[in-house]
Amino acid sequence: MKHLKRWWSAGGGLLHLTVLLSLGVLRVDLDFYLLLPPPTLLRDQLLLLGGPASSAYALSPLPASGGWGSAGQLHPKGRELDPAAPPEGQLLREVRALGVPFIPRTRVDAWLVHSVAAGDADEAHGLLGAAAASSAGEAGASVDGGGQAVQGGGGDPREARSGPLGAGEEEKVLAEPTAQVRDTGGCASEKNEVLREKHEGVDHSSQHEENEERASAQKENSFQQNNEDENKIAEKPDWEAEKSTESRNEGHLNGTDISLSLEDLLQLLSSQPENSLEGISLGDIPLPGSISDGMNSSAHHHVTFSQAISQDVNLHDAILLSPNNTFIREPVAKTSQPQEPFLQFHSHTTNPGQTPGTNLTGYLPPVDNHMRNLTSQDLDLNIFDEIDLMSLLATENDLDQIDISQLFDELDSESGFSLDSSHNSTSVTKYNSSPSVCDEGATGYSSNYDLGAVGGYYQEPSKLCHVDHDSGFHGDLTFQHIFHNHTYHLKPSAPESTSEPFSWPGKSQKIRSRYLEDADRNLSRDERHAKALHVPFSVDEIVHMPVDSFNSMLSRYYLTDLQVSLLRDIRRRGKNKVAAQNCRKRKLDIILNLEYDVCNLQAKKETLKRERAQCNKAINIMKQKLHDLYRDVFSRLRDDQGRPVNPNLYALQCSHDGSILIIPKELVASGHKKETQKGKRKR
DNA sequence: AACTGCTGTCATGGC
DNA sequence: GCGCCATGACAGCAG
Repeated sequence: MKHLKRWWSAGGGLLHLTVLLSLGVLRVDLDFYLLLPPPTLLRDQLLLLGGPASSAYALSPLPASGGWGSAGQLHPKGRELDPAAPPEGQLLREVRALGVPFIPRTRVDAWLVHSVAAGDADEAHGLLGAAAASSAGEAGASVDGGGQAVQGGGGDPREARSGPLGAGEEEKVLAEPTAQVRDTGGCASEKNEVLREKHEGVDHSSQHEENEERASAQKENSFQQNNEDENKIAEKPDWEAEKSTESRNEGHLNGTDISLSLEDLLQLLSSQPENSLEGISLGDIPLPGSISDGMNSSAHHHVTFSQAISQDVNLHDAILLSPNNTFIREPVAKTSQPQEPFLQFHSHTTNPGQTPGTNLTGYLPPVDNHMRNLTSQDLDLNIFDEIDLMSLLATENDLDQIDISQLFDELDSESGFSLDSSHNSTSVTKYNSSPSVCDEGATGYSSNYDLGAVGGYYQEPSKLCHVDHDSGFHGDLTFQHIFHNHTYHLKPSAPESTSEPFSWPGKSQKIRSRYLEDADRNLSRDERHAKALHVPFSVDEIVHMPVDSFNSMLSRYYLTDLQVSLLRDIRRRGKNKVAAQNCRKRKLDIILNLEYDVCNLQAKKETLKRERAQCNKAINIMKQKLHDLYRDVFSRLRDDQGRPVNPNLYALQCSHDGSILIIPKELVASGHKKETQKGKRKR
């Protein structure tokens, strides 16, 4: 329990939002104080607190070197001040004039967490008390012009809250926080006392703010880096900063040695009567905490645990909008989070009839948390969303029903309708026949139309047909089946789904009839005939079964002549059909091959033509060369008198020994005649 | 309406 | 003689 108190005090010291909300004037988010916001957020919050009613609060002067952000200061009304002004310039003066409590909470947060994490709760306690005392004292210095330090800062938070501290003692407090707790945490000013009686919760919060201020001032140096990080966070978007702070808080919680479970805390809170938290914080908790501290501590966890709900995220905006509805912290307004949700959200915290634990939504299960944090608008929206969802689901259900109906239609239609309705329903597993089977005109056991066992799908006879084409036709089994039920359904595994799977409602009936018409239309002539004559075999069976089995079937069945003739015709036509298909296929293949051959031959012909042309060209060239050579030789020849030889009268002739003779053409001609005659004689 | 392609069927012949 | 197969011819259908 002590641990719990310390934890409450330490964690709650960071928070004061509930008190502010109880006033109904300043609407500050719980989460805002719980997190580690950037200095700009603190500044904003300070400005918010600087509203009309803030002057009635206990004052918490700004530290000499407070954790202000160096960015441009904001006017309480949201006006941008001169960025060149010193950080503690005009704004601080205005704040002081308004008596606004300033809480460098980020440092407090960090310090508290650090202290608790290090197991030095006492230190945190003392620092809190010192901070409260110093804050109160400085408040007194600011408003009342000075006062005594609060005695026993860790004892009575209310005293520490309002206890004035001399301005000159502030630095001392900062230097020796633990000692200053006892020294400075003392009496409060009368004004603050009156204010405390008037707004007790606010006083607690103010005290807490003072505590935080002092603590932050105490840990200023040690958390300089931390503050810089916070400044970085302030420069980030809000969601990013919150993310960072959230992670920090989570880390803080993880760093603490708090063994209290959430359930225990909830039980503790719920067990307390109305406003019993004040009793806890004021009486039982030895640490300089307050009611709001405890509540805020819960809110701290609320932030930590419920930020995942995302409702708290945008509450910052609502908070900043709430005081005068004139200040907007975020440069980018989040319109998705109106102001009313904020009010709704905090309304339960101000409800006197509500237990303190009710606002500890962070300890509730996420769903409940979410619901609790939902505003009326959110609830309305959620309700509408739910209604829409329900309607959507209903629509989907309708669609599903339609789809299912259609599916049943298709399945049932695909399964076919037997002329006999006494099928068993185990054939549903055979519904996997594809419509292409019907398109093929083939029918079978698993065919689309189980019309008296007419039709089939011969692609997988071993599966779909009981006829074993290799070993013969199992007519006995077929007969047994037929004779037993007096039907021609021979396939127990066939889609014997003629029995209605369900009643056909209006549209489905039409669909079914239309599908049946299409099915009949897709039947071949033989199939229709077989169906009409109740032939107990499928066309595929009849066609493809071995002739011996077929003859055996004809002999064993008690078939009429018409049926036998039909079976033979079916078989003949079926085989002829297949033969015609093969023939056409072959013919087509032959045609294609012939075309291919023609193409090849044409290509070859073209090649030969080209070669012939080349050869002729070469021959002509050679002839021309020979002619030129001949002319050249004769141009150089001379007779005995030195005259040129006439090429028209003489010709050159090569002898067998390689010598070349000049012979008159007459002799050459006679010689050719003699050779030809010799050749003819030899032949 | 004619044309074309596909398919089923018949007739015929060969094996 | 029967069955199967191949093939030409014809008709119906669809594009």
